[in-house]
Amino acid sequence: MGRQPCCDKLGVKKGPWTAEEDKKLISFILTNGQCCWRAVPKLAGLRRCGKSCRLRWTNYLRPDLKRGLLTEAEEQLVIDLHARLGNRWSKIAARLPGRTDNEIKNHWNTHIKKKLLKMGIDPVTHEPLHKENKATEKSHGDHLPESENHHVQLPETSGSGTAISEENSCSPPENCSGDESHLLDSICDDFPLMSFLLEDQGPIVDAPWEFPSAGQKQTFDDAGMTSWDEDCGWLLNCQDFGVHDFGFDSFNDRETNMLNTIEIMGSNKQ
DNA sequence: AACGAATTCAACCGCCGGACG
DNA sequence: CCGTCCGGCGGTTGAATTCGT
Repeated sequence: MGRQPCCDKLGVKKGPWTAEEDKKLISFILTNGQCCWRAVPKLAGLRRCGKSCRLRWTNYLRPDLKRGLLTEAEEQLVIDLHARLGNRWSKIAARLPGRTDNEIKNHWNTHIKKKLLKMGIDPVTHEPLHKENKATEKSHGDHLPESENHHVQLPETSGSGTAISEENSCSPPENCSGDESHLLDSICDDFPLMSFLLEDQGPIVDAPWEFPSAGQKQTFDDAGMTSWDEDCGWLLNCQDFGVHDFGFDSFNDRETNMLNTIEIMGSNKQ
């Protein structure tokens, strides 16, 4: 009858990932690359659903992820893109290097939505709220494909005069024009990850790993771990594998520098 | 200091669409 | 053309954390 579950529910673990699981997943992907997520749990020795593995990797473990809150420029870009694309978070995320759709979605729901409401802007339609009230349920209830009723409201920044289509919405930043490319430039200039790292706020792979940042040494022993060096070895080895080996062909010099920085940090931690 | 409320965000769920036999 | 499989997406949930009283 119903659709088969994506994976055998029996014996499949759910909930937060442990450092040990992360480690297994990372070392598997670094060794074998991203392929056939369904088979990953079995091959990596994880009692997880393949979907869960993919999600964990793309949303949290990928070495090219930025951490921390979105910058002002990024936030502005998200608002702009949302106005034209609607809740197509993956499309929006594709325009924000190092950010995931989940992260942007969460940020939208927790921060940007409120911000816009405070400013008197409807976060759904991007119209002023009082105007929205006049139109009442016209746009609510079943608000049309978002891109259709959004792009007309905003000044076109893409030059073409048409909304971003599915097909071209994933284009790399270089293809952006006008304000967007400007915004992306400023995002790149900001490069929050670097400042994040340099501020000594701990490693890029934070929380679940429970690395011993200053004053938090206890968790490692508890988890049966050994040291920063040992557990971050995988990350430091990224360059040994070569980013192309695990699907980060889009790495550019900046990201390579990032990995170098991580390596330096790794050695500094010793 | 203690408690409840509010907020945040990692993770899950179910659906959709493309690829493939 | 049809059915199945799989990856990806967007919406939602709930545990953990923060904030206010």
